[in-house]
Amino acid sequence: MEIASWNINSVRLRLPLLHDIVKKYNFDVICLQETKTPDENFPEKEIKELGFNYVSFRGEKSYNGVAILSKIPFEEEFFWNMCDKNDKRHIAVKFDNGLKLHNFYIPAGGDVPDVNLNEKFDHKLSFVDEMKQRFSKEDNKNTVILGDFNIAPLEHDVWSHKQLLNVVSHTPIEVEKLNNFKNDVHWIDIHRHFVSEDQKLYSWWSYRSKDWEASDRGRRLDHLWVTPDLAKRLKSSKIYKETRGRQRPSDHAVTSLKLDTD
DNA sequence: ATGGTGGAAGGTCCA
Repeated sequence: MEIASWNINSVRLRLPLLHDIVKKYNFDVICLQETKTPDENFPEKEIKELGFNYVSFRGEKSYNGVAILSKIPFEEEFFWNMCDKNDKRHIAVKFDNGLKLHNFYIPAGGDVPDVNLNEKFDHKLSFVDEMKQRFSKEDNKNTVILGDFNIAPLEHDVWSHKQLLNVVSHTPIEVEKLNNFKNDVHWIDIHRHFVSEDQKLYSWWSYRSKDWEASDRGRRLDHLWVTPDLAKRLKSSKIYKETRGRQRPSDHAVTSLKLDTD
């Protein structure tokens, strides 16, 4: 079972690219962030025609929005209203086989890494705190969480650790928050499960460069984590870098994990 | 210190 995560940056604009990618890679499930579309405009029919008969989505006009597209039936769908903002950054499903899947779009956090000067940064930190709080009440078995976390925690999750230490996405304060949450549940970071920490690994490259591939100033903002009981079922993880190089791409590559099914 | 680009909008905000 291959589960993918992709910040699509407008599901309506990139429907043809989504089509191409899911036909090429044949994911069983793909989770989207930044769909940027209210539910009444979500292209549900077109997505079902791609073979994803089970679709769950929450969107809003212009900003945010998350979706889970699945070929595998789920028995339950639900969402958390994170930070009480009603801003469509979380959606979850429980599959018939018991696997739980949570899709998150953590706030980017603005430019200034100071909660007193920048309320977006405050929101980001509160959001991660709330993730920790909410999962402390869950049973934390048979669970995958993934999405655009907007944090690159490790030195080699960014192109220059030194130059990004004060840049939102790699500052010590948000990294510590994320690690607190990660350690609390003993989440397994599946990209680093398969690729050692001394290797550079990115899932996002800015639009604001002449040649994203040549300059290669990337960051690993997208994450797929599993609870420890799933360790024995982990098969592989992928970052499909070529998806960043398509025509009219998202600034995020598609990422995925493969699990042995029972 | 700033701008660079892209998306949803049809202003500007957000990433």
